[in-house]
Amino acid sequence: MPIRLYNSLTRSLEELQPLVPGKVTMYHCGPTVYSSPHIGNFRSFLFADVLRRFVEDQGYQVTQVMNVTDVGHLTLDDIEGGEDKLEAASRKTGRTAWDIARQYEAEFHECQQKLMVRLPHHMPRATDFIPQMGRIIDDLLQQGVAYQVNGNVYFAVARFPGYGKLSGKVLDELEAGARVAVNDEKQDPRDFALWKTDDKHQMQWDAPFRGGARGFPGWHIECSAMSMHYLGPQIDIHTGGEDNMFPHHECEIAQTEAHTHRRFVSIWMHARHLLVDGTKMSKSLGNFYTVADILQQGYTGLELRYTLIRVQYRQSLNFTQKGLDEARAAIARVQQCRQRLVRHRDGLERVGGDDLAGPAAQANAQFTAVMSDDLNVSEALAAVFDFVGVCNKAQPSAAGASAALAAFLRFEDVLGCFGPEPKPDATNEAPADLQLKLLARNGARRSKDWATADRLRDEIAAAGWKIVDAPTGARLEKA
RNA sequence: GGUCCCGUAGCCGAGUGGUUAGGCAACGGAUUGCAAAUCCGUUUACCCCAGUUCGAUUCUGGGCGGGACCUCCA
Repeated sequence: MPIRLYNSLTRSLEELQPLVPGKVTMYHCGPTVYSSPHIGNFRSFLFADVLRRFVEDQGYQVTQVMNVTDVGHLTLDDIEGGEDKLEAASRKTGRTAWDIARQYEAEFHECQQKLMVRLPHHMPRATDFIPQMGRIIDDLLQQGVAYQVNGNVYFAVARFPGYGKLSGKVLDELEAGARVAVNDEKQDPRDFALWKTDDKHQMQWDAPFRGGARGFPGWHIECSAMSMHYLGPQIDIHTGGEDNMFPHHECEIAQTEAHTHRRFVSIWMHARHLLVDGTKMSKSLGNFYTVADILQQGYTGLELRYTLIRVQYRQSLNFTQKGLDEARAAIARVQQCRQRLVRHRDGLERVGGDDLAGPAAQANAQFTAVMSDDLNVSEALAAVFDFVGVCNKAQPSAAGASAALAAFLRFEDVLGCFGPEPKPDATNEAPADLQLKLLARNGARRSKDWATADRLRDEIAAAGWKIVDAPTGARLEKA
C-alpha cells in the first residue's frame, strides 16, 4: 500500500516515492544542546521515530540522520547585542560552551532511550562538519550567490528565485511585520548569515572557505552540510517542528539548491507544536516541562511516549497530566490483553477454539491503511483497541493466541508505546516476602478467613503489586 | 498588519453528505467471598447564523471563540 504523507511544500498529500526504489532517506532537525530537552522537542522527535518505524514496517530500507546542534544559535537575528545561547549558558555556569553542549547531548541520548526511540543511523555534531560547511560557503561565494562583508558571509536571497516557496513568505510581508532587524551589512533584509565573526565567541574556527576570517557558522548551513554528507544532494524526507519552516528550512532550501542546482527534498514534513493545559508551553507561564520533569513525577517513558504520539503529528496536541493518566490506563488495557493471550499460547490458561488469525489480519490491514494515510496514529490506536476487544471476548486456541500476539508485536514495532510482550506470570519475579503473603492469602481464603485474606491483599498492594485471581489460581502482577 | 490551523459528547480525540470511531471517566448487570481484571448493556456530540441539498456535524459564506507562524524555539 502506498504511503501518503503531507508535504508542507506543496500543501498536499503525496505518495512517498523514494529516489532509489526500496530505500528511503530521512533527515531530521535535531536538538540544540544548550538546555534540557522538553516534551515539545520530543513530540517532534517521536513523530520522526514513528515515521521511520512505519516506513521500515512497510519494507523500505531507511537511512535516518539527525543532527546535534552544538553550535548555539544567536538569540537575536543580528550581530549587535546577539548572544549565542550556548555562550550565555557558559557565562552563567562558568563552564565552557563545549562542556555544556556535551552534557546536554548526553541528556538528550538518555531521553531517547527512555522514550524508546529507535536511534537514527547517524547523529552528527555540527562542530564536526565545519570543513563541509566551508565547501558549500566557498561555492556559494564563487557563484556570487553569497557575499562577504567585514568577515561575515551572507546568502543573497534575491539571487535565489525560489526563496519563500516553503513558507510562503515574501519580502513585502516581512517588511510589514517590522520585525526584521536592521543590519546595514545586508544587501536585502531577508539575507541570512552563512558565516559570522565575533571575537568574544568561544567556539571559533579558521575560515573553512577561501578568503574568509576566523569565526563560526551561521544557523542553517549545518543541516545542508550534514544532510549532503550522509544522504547525498537529494533526499526523500526532511522533518522538523513547525517553527523550523521559516526561516530555517527556507534557508536550507535556498543554500542547498543554489549549491547543487537540484531539488533538495522531496517531502517536507512539520510537526505541530504541542500545547500544555490548553496554551503554549513557556517558562514564564510555569507550564514548561522537560522530559526529566515528567519522569520524576513517576510516569514511565512509555507513558510519556504514548501521550506524545497518540495525536496525529499535524494536529495540535494538548498535553495534560490527565492525558498521562489516560495513557497509563490505555497501555494497561493492551498489556492485560496480551498477557492473557500469552497464557493461552503457553498453555497456562484453558484454551478454547477461537482462531484469531482472521481478526488479526483484519486489524493489521486496518492499521496499515490508516498509518499510510499520513500517519494517523489516532486511528491506528483505534484499530489496536478494536482488536483488544475482539481478543478479550474470544476463547482463543493456542495457535489463535499466537497469531494475535504476532499482531501486537507488529503494532508495538511501529508505535513502540505499549512495551514488550508481557511475561505469562510475574509471581516468581515478585519479592519473596510478597510471594509468601500470596501463599498465606491462599490459605486464608481456603479457610474462608476473609479478613486475613483482604489484609494480605492490601499489604501486597501497598508494596506495588496486585493479586489476580484466575480459575487456575492466584498470581502476582506488578501494579 | 500578513499567512495558516482548529472549534465533535464529562475529558482527550478520529471520521463521515443519510449507517456504533477509539481511549479515559461514570452508571447498571454478569463474574467474584468482597475486590481487581474481563465481558454485556447504558448515558451525554458534532460553536452560532445563513446558503446549497431530498437530507449537513460533514460542502459554501459570514460571525464568534481558541491556537500557530511571521523573532531563538520541536
